[in-house]
Amino acid sequence: MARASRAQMNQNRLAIEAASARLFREQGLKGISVDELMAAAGLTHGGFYGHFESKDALAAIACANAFEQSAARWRERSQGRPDPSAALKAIVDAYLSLRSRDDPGDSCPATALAADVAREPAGKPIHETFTAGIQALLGVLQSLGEPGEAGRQRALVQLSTLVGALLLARATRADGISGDFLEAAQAEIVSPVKGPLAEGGLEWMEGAPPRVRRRSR
Amino acid sequence: MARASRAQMNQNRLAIEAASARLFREQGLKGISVDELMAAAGLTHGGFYGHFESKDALAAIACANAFEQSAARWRERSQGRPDPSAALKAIVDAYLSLRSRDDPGDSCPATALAADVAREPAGKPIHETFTAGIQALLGVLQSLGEPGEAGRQRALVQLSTLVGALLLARATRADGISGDFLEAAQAEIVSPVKGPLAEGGLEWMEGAPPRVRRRSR
DNA sequence: TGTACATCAGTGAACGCGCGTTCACTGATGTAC
DNA sequence: TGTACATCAGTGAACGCGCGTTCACTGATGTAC
Repeated sequence: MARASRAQMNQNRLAIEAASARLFREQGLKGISVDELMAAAGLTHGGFYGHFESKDALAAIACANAFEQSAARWRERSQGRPDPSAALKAIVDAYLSLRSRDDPGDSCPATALAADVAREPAGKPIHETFTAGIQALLGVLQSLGEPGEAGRQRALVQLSTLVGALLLARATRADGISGDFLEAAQAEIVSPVKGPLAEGGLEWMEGAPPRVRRRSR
Repeated sequence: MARASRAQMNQNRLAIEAASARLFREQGLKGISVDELMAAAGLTHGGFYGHFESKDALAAIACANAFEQSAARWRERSQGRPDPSAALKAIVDAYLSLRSRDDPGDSCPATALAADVAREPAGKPIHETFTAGIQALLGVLQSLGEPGEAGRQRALVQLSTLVGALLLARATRADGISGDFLEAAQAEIVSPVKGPLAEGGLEWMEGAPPRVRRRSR
């Protein structure tokens, strides 16, 4: 095989990006090699540097692509729902599903890559794309909640709970408690619970369905 | 240097365990080498296998030690508090502090190791110690909440939120949003919020201080 | 449209390096007498 | 208590292997005429 056509080259680059978006999430930034990424795209390792400046640069691109895909899915899921509450439920149900737990390569990069990104030295290109991706997901959550600072804080907590529950469910997959993390977080985000006698509170937005109150404290 | 005394050998083993408990959390299971771990304990790499069966076996031990230390700290912090609510606040304040965010090597292994553990192949020894550690932390949280299944679910959500917020704060450290994750999660766990007009709900346990309600929905 | 040829995408060997693990060796420790 | 010696904790070289990156080379692609 010698020189590929421009169309083929473009297709190859996209194949490398697609493979890396999946494999970095599955195996971690340090868990997959350039050689394996290229092989997953049907190529040999030597051609890598014709497409990307470095493995770090590809990691940043893969991270951005994964976040774009995730945010787009969130928006898709929330479209056509009767109200923001149903939209939030659709997102959360998918996020905290067994399917999501067991397929990190096709799931949220916030959960899959956060620990790796946290350990990357300052200045690595992935930091910017990761933070931008987080902002994008927060934006979707915020658009489904009340406006203003209160809505922003709620979104920050919701994303924290989503990420923590999915991550802990993955890390305890051999144990029954794994599913408990998913279920508890799902119930909490979809129907936040304050106390057994907190009967209501006004719904801040019309069309929001009644929520079940189930917890005390 | 030739043969060390038994006391010295024991001290060396403890030094390796202490260094690994810190360095695995800081750098990840794949981010630190046997050579580096031994050097951190003041030894050379060759003697490693006189102390441990494999790097994986040490990782499991280090994980267990880190969880024991964390759970003990949670119990210490909660002791001598006027009520469970104040105890929970003490734990959460420390957990979601900037100090905790910036010193993963001395912080919670649930957050520091979850992603690594999730990627370890089934059957690796760290899975058992990780899950046991999670159960221990949940036990402490549960002891500070209402009894029964409701209390267990609350603890699962609290731990998810703690882990998610700390992890996201670390992964976005270069950005201002990092501290926002810590603050939002702290406020939520210490004073869970349901709606603007949910004026109360009975405190399920006497001595719990009034909580500020700040959010609508 | 056909032809000659410069371009360059992809290949595979090679670079220096670090990994987890093994092992022959050293010499102070611990013990049998 | 003193001595002779077997034990074994730690050392450092070495094992085979994989890493990210570089580079001379190949030959189909794309283009100038």
